[in-house]
Amino acid sequence: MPRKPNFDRDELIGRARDLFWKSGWAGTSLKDLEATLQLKPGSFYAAFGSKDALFALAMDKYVSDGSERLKVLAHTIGALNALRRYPEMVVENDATPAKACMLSKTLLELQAQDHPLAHKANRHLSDMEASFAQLFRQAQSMGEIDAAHDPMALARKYQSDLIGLRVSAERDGIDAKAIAAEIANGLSNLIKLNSPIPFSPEPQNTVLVNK
Amino acid sequence: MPRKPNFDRDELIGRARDLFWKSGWAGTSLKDLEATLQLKPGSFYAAFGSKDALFALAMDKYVSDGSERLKVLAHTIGALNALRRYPEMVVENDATPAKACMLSKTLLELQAQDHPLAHKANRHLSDMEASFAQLFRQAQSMGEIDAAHDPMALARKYQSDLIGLRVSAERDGIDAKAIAAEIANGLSNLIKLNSPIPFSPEPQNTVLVNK
DNA sequence: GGCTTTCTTGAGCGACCGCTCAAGTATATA
DNA sequence: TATATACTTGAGCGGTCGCTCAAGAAAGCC
Repeated sequence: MPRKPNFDRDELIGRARDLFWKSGWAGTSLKDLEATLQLKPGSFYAAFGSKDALFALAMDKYVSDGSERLKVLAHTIGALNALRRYPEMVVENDATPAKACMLSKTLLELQAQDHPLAHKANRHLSDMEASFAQLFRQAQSMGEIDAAHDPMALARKYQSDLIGLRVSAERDGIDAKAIAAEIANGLSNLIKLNSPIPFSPEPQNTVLVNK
Repeated sequence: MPRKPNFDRDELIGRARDLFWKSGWAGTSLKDLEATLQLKPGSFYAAFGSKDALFALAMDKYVSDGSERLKVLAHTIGALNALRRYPEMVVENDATPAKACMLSKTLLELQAQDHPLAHKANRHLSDMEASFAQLFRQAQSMGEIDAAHDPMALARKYQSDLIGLRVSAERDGIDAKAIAAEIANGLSNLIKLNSPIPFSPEPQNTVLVNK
């Protein structure tokens, strides 16, 4: 039995993930991939089958690596602290190919074409949301968050905030850390239940309008 | 002096905006545009110069139409109410080509290539942020929002929330209205200044953990 | 070393990309 | 009606796209 491939498949998937993450699906050509992975077309197709197949592998790696990091973080500093730290970490990390989430980017780029990769991104986003919900549940069982909150609703809003943060962080000259801090701060307010304030004029409004 | 063009230029830009908004920059081919605008290549290039030039016009129209709508809304129901209604309106409107913001989509797709259209999207996003800040200032001068808040910071977070909402709204099976309602509800809490709650255990936590 | 089996190589396929331009057509002026 | 001046048309340009495949190179088995 002869020759083994002279590359580390998983490492190549990682490099492909970074390229796809940064440049998107249409923005990454086979030529780009061949250059980054140091593979000629023949080897590329023998190893991965197609551009889309590699993109799918790259997205899977993106999610599994990310989930692992979040899990470790939660185990280290606790569920609520992990949820608070995570947005700041994402924004502060300059080593990532992009600030925005690869799943969001893929969803926005390919959703209109009903592309299978968009559906895959969709499913991954739901999985992430479920992980967040699990962390909120943990935080509740630790008494860090009021049990009256619906963990699914918290997770839904948290993920939406995170997506907004990460898209905003792509912009030039925006203070993404400030947004991340506000998200983290918002979580602190969940310690005691915040009942929605009814929209009705109060005495202080009159005072404020005269300021 | 002979023939005038037999099309309404501004109406064509509107149709192009819808197509670009939905399908993105790379996802929209000249063939698609020719079919939608009912223009042969020659007429297309005579009228608009290039795909990128039309995309730029489309983005301008996207922003000016959107800003106008927000301005009218604020004039009708007041600054704070406009800020609260806007997210819900965006999500509820089924007539739009996409839920996500065209500026966000363009930014995410083209930022990595340093494409001029990405910079343009960036500038437009800053302009929108400034409009939001102006509305927050109005709401403050009306006494609807505590004057101690920084309107720029409010606008930054509001825009980030809005972007997150609109990306989330692209997903299948997500309850975007619930997120929109939470954003609106969050604005109600600005009526009186919310001082950040220090992170320290409180008596009720112990109670909650035993539930 | 001979043989088998796999990996590697790169020329190049058909399709589509954004775009050009010369020829044809319609309209306003004289 | 004759002419000038746009606008309209569509074949097709050079380039890039994702991808194929036949030929060559390298490594494990006898």
